[in-house]
Amino acid sequence: MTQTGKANGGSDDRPQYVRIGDQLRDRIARGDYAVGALLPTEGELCEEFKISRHTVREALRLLTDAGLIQRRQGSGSRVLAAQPHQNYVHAMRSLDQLFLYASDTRFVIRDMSVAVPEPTLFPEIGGDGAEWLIVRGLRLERDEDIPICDSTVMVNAAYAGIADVLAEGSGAIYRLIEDRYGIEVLEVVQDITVSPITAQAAKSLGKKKDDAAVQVRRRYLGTDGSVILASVNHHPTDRFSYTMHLRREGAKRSWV
Amino acid sequence: MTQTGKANGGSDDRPQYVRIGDQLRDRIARGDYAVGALLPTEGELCEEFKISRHTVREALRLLTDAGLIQRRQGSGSRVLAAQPHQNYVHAMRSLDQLFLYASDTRFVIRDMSVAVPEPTLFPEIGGDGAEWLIVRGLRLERDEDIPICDSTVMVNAAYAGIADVLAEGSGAIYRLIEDRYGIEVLEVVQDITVSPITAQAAKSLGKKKDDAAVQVRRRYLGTDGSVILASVNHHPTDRFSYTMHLRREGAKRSWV
DNA sequence: CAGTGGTCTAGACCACCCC
DNA sequence: GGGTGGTCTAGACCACTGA
Repeated sequence: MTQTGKANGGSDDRPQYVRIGDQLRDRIARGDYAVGALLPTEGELCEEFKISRHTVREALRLLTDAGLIQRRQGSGSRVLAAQPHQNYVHAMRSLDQLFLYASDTRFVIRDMSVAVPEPTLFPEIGGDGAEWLIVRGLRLERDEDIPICDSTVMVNAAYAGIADVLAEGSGAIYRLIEDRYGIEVLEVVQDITVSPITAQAAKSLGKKKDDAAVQVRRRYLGTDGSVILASVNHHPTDRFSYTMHLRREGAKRSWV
Repeated sequence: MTQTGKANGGSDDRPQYVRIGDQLRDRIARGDYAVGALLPTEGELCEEFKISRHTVREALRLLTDAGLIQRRQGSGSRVLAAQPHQNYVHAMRSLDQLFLYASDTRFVIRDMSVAVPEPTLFPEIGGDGAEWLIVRGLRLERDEDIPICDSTVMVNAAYAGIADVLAEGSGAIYRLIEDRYGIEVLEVVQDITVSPITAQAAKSLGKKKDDAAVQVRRRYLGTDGSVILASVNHHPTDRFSYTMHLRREGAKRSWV
């Protein structure tokens, strides 16, 4: 099955090379081009689809990136797999599950301001001199006083209007923005590293100044690629654990 | 610093778009194009380098793939970072590259035995008294002597036959098992924590006894839910970085 | 609206693989 | 040597962004 929806009744305004790529993908999945065999040459595909070589090559690039074929100068394009072997997928039903500590947390705000973020903290967003709504605080387990992490959240100024409801501090901030502004977070880029703890985080989390902390940074990207919200969280190393399930799509599992 | 060696005395037979890409990468690294700023337009780059637009676009594609810039129709190419992640990175850009990393590394075996695993190391598999093929070693970058992590791999006794090919040590072990036994890894469960470094890992990685390490544990599950292979890796904290992209399906991205 | 990147064409020469 | 994919040019039109 092709990923991209063909559900729109008839018209398909995607670029040609994407459509051609899809067709080739289907043929491979059906076995028209067997695993281990060679695809038609670029020239043959140009003829069949009546398109230029450049467009054929873009289509084949899609398959290459998906790991379905392997191309070699001089010999041709060989089919590596009938299904994208790449289909390991985060078994996350929604972005909510990014928050490992379930929804049972609350956010206590320490301070909130509109300013230009420290570029050292988040080089990807601090660079252009734009102002962001910066919120610093502590995330706690809902009914406990145990801190989960020290948190700095930077909200794109376009959505700074949510400041007034943040104090109530329940749920994920990105969700509040989605609801209020009718936009959608399309992608989240997250990275995990170990860093020296910041003075503030050490104080909040009851740690010593020289302790290490786990730093989790996230950027929430909208459909246009702009950063809606970014966050930097510092977790005490002794209470940090990140678990994820990656599963291959398409196969069935015989257990539960 | 550009990866690719310019050490060959003067002549550089790499394609133009690779050389141009390198130059642009250098400029970004030097700060000529600041993080957050826009790159020159495609047209300007065509003029400067006296090349066609297609070649410029191929060069920019390299930077995009490296995560250095973000391109958006209508607005331009923005610099995201001055350096590609210099640390060892699991970059799960296509939601699978968790596994790809193994192909650029080599595994040096320290010792190998068949025994009952320490239950403290991996409670999920050590409990029932079954024996596993246990392999301890070090994972290195392919052509470097820099260690990535100290690694303990436990192979289900049913697949212990791969022991003889492990010494060659290239690629991911789970893949060797898939090929040899005609089975498939359906799901991987992975968790990341910070733990005190083990004596052995400290020695291998050149760390002090009291240092912390990032512990990454994985279980590779087959279609029947059985554990095919499990691994525990200890990374030095200063060289560990884990990046992942989580994307909502269905929507269209207007950026790269 | 002007300017950007995204797509596409038609052609060319080259490096490489295999016969 | 004949055919493959890899690189590159010169041009065109379109979709999107932002002032």
